[in-house]
Amino acid sequence: MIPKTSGSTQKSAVPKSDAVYRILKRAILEQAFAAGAKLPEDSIGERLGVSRTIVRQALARLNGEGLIELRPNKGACVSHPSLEDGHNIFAVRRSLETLVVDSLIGRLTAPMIKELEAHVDAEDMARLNNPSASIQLAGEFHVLLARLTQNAILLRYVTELVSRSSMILSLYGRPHSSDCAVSEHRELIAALARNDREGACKLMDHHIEAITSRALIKGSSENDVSNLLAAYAREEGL
Amino acid sequence: MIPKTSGSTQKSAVPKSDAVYRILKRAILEQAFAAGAKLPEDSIGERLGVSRTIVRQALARLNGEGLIELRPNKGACVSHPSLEDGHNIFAVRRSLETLVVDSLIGRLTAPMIKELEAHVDAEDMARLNNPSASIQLAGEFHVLLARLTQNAILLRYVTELVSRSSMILSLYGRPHSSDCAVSEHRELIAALARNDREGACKLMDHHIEAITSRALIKGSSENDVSNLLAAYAREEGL
DNA sequence: GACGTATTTATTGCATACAATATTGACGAT
DNA sequence: ATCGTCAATATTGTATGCAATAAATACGTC
Repeated sequence: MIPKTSGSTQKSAVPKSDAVYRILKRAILEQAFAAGAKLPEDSIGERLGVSRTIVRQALARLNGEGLIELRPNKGACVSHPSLEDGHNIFAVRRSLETLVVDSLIGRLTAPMIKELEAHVDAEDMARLNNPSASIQLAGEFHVLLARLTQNAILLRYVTELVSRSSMILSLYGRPHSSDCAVSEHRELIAALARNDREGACKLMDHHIEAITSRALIKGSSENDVSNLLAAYAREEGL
Repeated sequence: MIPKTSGSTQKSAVPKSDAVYRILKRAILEQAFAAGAKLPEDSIGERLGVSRTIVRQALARLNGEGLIELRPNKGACVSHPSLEDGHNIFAVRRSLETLVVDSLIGRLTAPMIKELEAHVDAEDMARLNNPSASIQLAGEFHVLLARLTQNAILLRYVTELVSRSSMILSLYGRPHSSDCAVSEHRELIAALARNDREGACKLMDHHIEAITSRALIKGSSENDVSNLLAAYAREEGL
């Protein structure tokens, strides 16, 4: 009566669209698709061996999370967030991640702290070896913090915001912009560990500010034109 | 060349699933369905004259917004948030709505203030005449504030949180709990109008606190049992 | 040769049909 | 009579087919 814990071809207890969703999400966040790229249902479905129905569901979900845009009768394309979107996203992050820290004060157990430190160690490790994994891990640190709050909706929002932040960074951030985050993460853990609410909140606040300014200093000139056009075009439905 | 602004049978430029989504959302928020009620695709589709495909899309979206729960192979049912969910939701609201107020300081034009005052007048009007519309309007005041920030993602989150708050209130709030909100709304507008950042933030903070405590004082005894069971059941996947 | 229009092609919107899973009810054994 | 098992029913998961809309191409006119 033990449920088959099969090997590779596990009978999925979860809908296929979840798998497609995850694949597409990873592909978008790793910039396998350029911003603005079209995402036709049938080519994706054909490639992944599922029907358009499934792809459609995955696309609808990605649309809900702001990773793609879905215009009626025109199909889906990878989001091309504007600089203004970037500022908005980071403003909300700042607010919510301060709440994360605030919620965590006085509730962090020793194993939780160990988990956080292990994660930052991994970030440190990847910093030199694997730069692309590095930015991924830096984002996941924030998601991990949010998870530790045990606040489901806070976790969902932070996760979504971190994803979208990474799109912003890839569009407007300067290269190597996430390197220096590791030390800030360590300081934050230290403040949390000593239940220093004021300090931890301030650190998080400055940390997000730092990420924001690293990313959005000015309208990194090359993208600015296309982005400006995109903004006008969107208003006209083009 | 004027696009047909037809009467009732307007050629919908928007997908049908949007209409179904809105209908179901309203029905849920107005408590036409009890919390936990099953939402079978067939019967809904049949009733609304659309196929299951459409209903499915609407349900997926509602699931993404936390208004329903969608368990694989088991179908959808109206969410039955726990008291803990309630506290989590209000905690996030408090954080984000403070950001709303903070973003609005120094950016409110005269027409905006007029719009806010008109809204609160409507709240006042409905307070005695139409109690059910009253709670609806009270929520929409917060959505309106969020919209005025021009921060799209902030608006989305606040909208979602207000919806979910209304579910929480209907489950755990005492009757007439939203009556006293109107005066608080007026004070808030006044503080915003005089660009009093400190005062406005504090007012919003206390306002959300007030809503929270009106709603969640304790596990309003009658629902407590069913809710407790629901919490355990959910852990077991039932 | 350039522009506007018609036709063709591609892609999305929707509904239906079939397969897989869960739920319900009936039946028989203890 | 109660429990467990099996069949019947209902509901969800997925794929496919047709209709509607948008995009691309070809054509004719100026």
